[in-house]
Amino acid sequence: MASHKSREPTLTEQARRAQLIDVTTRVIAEHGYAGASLSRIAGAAGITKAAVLYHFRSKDAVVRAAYEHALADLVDHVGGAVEAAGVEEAPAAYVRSMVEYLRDHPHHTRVVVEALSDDGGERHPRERWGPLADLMRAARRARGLRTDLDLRTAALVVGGGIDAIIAEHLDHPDYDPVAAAELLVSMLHRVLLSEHG
Amino acid sequence: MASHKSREPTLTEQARRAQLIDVTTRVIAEHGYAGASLSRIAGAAGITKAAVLYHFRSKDAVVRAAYEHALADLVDHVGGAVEAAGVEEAPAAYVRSMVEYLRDHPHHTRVVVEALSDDGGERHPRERWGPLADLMRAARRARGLRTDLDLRTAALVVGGGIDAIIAEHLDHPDYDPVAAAELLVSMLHRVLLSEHG
DNA sequence: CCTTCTCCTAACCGATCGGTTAATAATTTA
DNA sequence: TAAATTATTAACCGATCGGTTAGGAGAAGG
Repeated sequence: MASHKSREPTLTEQARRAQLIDVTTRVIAEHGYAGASLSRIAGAAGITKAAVLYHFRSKDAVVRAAYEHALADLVDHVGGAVEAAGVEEAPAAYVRSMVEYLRDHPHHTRVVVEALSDDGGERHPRERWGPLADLMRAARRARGLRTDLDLRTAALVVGGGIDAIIAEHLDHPDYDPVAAAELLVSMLHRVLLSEHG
Repeated sequence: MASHKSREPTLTEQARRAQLIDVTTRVIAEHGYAGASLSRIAGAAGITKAAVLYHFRSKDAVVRAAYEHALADLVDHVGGAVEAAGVEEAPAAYVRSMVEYLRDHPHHTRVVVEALSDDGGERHPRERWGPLADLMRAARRARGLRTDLDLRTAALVVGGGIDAIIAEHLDHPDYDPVAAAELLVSMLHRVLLSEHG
């Protein structure tokens, strides 16, 4: 058997898994989650279904691996940008870096967003914009402003704006998502600086 | 044959179609577009697949009918609210009425949003928030403000906020979408009144 | 009563789905 | 080189998909 016995993974094993994650990401980007069948993934990789299932124990495992790979990349990028920015500018950095990342990695985009929306159906409904809300709360605190404003909703709205900008960019490639993100950031700052919270 | 020959529809014909549109809406709300199979729809309606296809020429036609029914309802509601409001308040009325409608018709919600996102794949990518952008432009004009602001993006962000609020309400039923809409409206107003456009 | 038309079911169709199995290339390892 | 292990294929499995077909209830109307 393959990596079943907790053996160290072979070279070809690693290569195949990486390749399969890559082609699966592309297939999902092109045909959506629903259109990402096992045979389509196998065909795109130039092997048979059985070979795919030799390296992953189920189709779902392949898709999940592709999703986690893309998500890890995104989290890494956004996380880096947020850390590099000061506390007060962290929310803006979050918005900008996320939009930039998804503009630069159109493949990853669909995997991530469809995984978060379709979600398989029974996943834990993680607070998707919770981290952004936390950054916003910290930024307001650093500015000496009250934090009893409804930041959950504010983060939700900003997050929805990010999604919308990305979606627009996806089917209108000439639409500039970074320029749009700047407008969103300006709206974000107005919320962030408002006194009436 | 059935209503093939442009005959006036029978009573049972009308009733069945209405029932099928209704159960299809519910099935989609419960299982999503992907899970809305012909046999599931038929089963939920208490008849066989063939009977469904007797009243609709394809599964796609049933789904489309359900979608158009829900959309017409929503457009009617939002359109009425927008007309009732003055030009300057129309954008806010748009936001409020849409959130209210989707809160009050949770079934319709998923049909509409999934149809707009999944979209079947080849539909004309209609400007989803174009009408809102128009309302915002008119509101600014009525206030004597410049309209060269990027209202496409502004409407996009507000629209994304609406989606996000609805989505949050869908899997956290105790989250109050109308209160959230008020925060969104206040953000909208700040954009609407800003001079720097 | 007998025909006609509406409405529906049971059975079937080919295609595709995710996944399994047995046999066999290909590559390491002894 | 021979044995063992890794990697892959072709064929098959049962389930489900959307859709078709032949026929039979059941009411409507002559």
